[in-house]
Amino acid sequence: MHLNTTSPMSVDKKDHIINAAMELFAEKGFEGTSIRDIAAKADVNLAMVNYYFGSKEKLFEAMVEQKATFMRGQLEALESDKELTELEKVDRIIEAYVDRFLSNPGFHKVIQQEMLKSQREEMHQKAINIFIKNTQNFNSIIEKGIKKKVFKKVDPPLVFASIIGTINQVLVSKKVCNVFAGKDPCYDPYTDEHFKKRLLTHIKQMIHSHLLNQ
Amino acid sequence: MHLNTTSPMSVDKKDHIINAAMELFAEKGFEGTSIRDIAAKADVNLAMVNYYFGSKEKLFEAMVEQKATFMRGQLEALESDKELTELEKVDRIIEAYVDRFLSNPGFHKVIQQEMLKSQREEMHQKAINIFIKNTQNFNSIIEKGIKKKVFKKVDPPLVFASIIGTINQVLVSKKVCNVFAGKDPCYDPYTDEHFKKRLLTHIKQMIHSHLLNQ
Amino acid sequence: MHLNTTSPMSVDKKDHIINAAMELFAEKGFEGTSIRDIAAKADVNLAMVNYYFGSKEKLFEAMVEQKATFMRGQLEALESDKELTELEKVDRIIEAYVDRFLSNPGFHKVIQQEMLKSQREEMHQKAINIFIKNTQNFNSIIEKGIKKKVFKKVDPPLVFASIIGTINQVLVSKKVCNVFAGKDPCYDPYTDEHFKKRLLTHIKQMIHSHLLNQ
Amino acid sequence: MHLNTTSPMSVDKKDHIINAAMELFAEKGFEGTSIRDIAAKADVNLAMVNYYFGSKEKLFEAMVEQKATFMRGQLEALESDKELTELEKVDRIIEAYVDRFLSNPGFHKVIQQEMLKSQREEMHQKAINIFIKNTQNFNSIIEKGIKKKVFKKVDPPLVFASIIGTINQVLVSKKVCNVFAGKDPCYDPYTDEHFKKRLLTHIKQMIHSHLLNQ
DNA sequence: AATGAATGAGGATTCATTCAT
DNA sequence: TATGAATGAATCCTCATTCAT
Repeated sequence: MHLNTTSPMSVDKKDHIINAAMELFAEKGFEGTSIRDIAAKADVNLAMVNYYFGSKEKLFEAMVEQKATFMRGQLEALESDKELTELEKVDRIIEAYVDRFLSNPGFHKVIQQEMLKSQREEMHQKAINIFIKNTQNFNSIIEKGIKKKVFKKVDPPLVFASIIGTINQVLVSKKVCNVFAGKDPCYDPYTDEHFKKRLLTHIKQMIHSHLLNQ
Repeated sequence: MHLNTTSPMSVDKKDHIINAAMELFAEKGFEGTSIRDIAAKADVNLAMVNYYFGSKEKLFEAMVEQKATFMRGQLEALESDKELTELEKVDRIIEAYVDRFLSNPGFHKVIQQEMLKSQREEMHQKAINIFIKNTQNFNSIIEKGIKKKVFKKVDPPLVFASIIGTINQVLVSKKVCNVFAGKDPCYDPYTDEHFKKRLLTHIKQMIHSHLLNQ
Repeated sequence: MHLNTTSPMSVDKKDHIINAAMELFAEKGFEGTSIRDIAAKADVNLAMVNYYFGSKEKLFEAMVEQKATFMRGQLEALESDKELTELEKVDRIIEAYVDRFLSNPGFHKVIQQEMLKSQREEMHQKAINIFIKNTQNFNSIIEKGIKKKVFKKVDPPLVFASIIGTINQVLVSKKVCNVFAGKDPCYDPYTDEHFKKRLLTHIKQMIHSHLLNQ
Repeated sequence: MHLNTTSPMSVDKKDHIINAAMELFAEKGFEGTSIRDIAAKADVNLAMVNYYFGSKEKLFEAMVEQKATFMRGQLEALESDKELTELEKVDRIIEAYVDRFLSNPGFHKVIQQEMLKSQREEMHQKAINIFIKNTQNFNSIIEKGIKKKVFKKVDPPLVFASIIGTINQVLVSKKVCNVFAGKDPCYDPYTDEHFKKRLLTHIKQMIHSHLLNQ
């Protein structure tokens, strides 16, 4: 009843709670975060969380729903684009992922954590399905390139795993990044354009050498 | 006092508990796993866990300690090996990581989860430090190769992130792997030599193209 | 202030809420029923219940008040009736109770439950008082009959207990009744005239044999 | 695991908790009683209740189990007894029920309350089944008497309802009983042998007049 | 060395109620 | 008059841990 109402007032507060939750989930994991923590961080009454979302699990799902909406559709559009070469499409994909992951490091850490577990089977499956679909889109681009002899005979799903895996590995720890970027440990590399550029360059160069003949 | 006693009997039991704990941590995360779960899975008395390890957190650390011991030293040995070329060293490293990660998927999932969080600061820091050290070892090999003009001017820490990230990405979900390996969802790809070969080939080819001129 | 306003609109809604509440109280008990349940069943806003009745407890009292009003006064009138013999009066009483209890099984289940408890002392006392008064009315009729040597020397309050107790026992469970009436378990025996007749006949015969000499 | 262990120590405490729970359930109903109340009354730690019984509902079931065990089997034995006449059997049954109900008024109040509701379907059904079985035992005795022309053609299940209903009605409220026994309101009539005798006499006389020709 | 019993703290959730509009 | 939003208190239950034996 009240759960789906999006009355003008509650929207802000819902978002507010979702953002607080996301940060805590990223930091402490789903079960490591208590509703008390969330309520405290969002500075709302403890009961509000259940009032708005029904349960901690539903709050999690609402968060995924909200954050995931941002990034839907872009990849599908790319695949069928006639203007771009396969290599250009791969570059666009890399750019899109780097951009998204670095812009929402908290969210992607949460998702990564949940994918590593096998609890919350429904969520897990949902995330897996999105991932599989994305991989398939990527695969078909790569296979087209291979058929056209523009690309070498590579292993498409593993190429995709390398792209996503590299970005995820970077997300694992600010601190590691900072060591190699020569910054102090509290610095946030994800919002640093220079760091983003560096990551993009690395992935593109690596994938290009891997895909292209000669 | 009793924590460090390693009477012949208790060693087996401790290992037994550690293994049960590791599986559950991998599956459900650290806070998602209760001592009750662990005691039940290991089929020991609930109080045994605290009796042997002192606390849940210390059990976690004991697990890390035990599992990490397996893989220490190998990389250090490699770096100073005079017999091998830089490329051979890189290959050995890739082989070592693929082997370890696929042999102990549970453990690496746990570690990955913990590195994504920033709770348990001590553990986190310890894991980060190991990772930094490994990266530095790798870096110095790559840099030597660059200096010798055997390797292109790449971004060493990110190359390392790509290797580890690719393997981690594969660990994320059996299910995703099985979709692309054409296996049924319950199949365990990590123990499949054919799958391991495929992963190795992909990483080596990708890293070779990236590192080598022409 | 607003509690006693009986504006034309609200009367229907109040009744509506009371009826919903009564059904739920009968089914799940007073504390087993939440205001949310009631509001949902009556299809009114959650806050309406407190708005109209002030509290859950006052709603309960309003329900008792409303339902009890139906059956007041009848017994008092009987006692002083000069036209009827004592036996006829007893029969009228039996008829009245059977009729009321079977017509309002929900209400009487609620009352019975509340009398069994000793919470809500005020309500409890009120119900007890009504019961005592009814018993006294009945007693004085029986005692008159005994004095006139029409009735045997029985134990009046226990005779009353047997009448009410028999009917209450029948209310306890539709299912038990249906087993012995040969009906299927979902059948509602309370609205079945045949069943009512059977119950009436049993009580009258039993009480007659008990009261009458020979 | 620990739930069914009946180690020497815990038995007393379990019984202690069960007794505390029974009194409170009788007084305030199942949902009206909190685990806090029970723990406080039994003077044990709050968590003990769940430790021993697993849940509030299971505690309830354990209570029923324990208390119901006392009175099993007696009625079955009666039915097949060749030494007794049907009337004697009926008398034994009446005596047995009066004795049990007055000895365990709390328990029978709880059961009565639960039978009036239709929550906790499993419990409800279990109670109903016991009741049906008892009624059937009683029926077959009455029917034998009718066949032998010792009893009039009565309605057996309703005769049983009158016996049980009368006793239950007496249980409803000490206070009502005391008004008619001329005692003060705090007096406990259930343990008063004189009161018990009076109740027994009433029921027997009433049932005898009802069953016997002439 | 090993464990059943016990516990205090905290978990998520639901409650009746109130309040601003 | 009527209601969506909000809340503090209380619910049951599970947790990691400790202790007596």
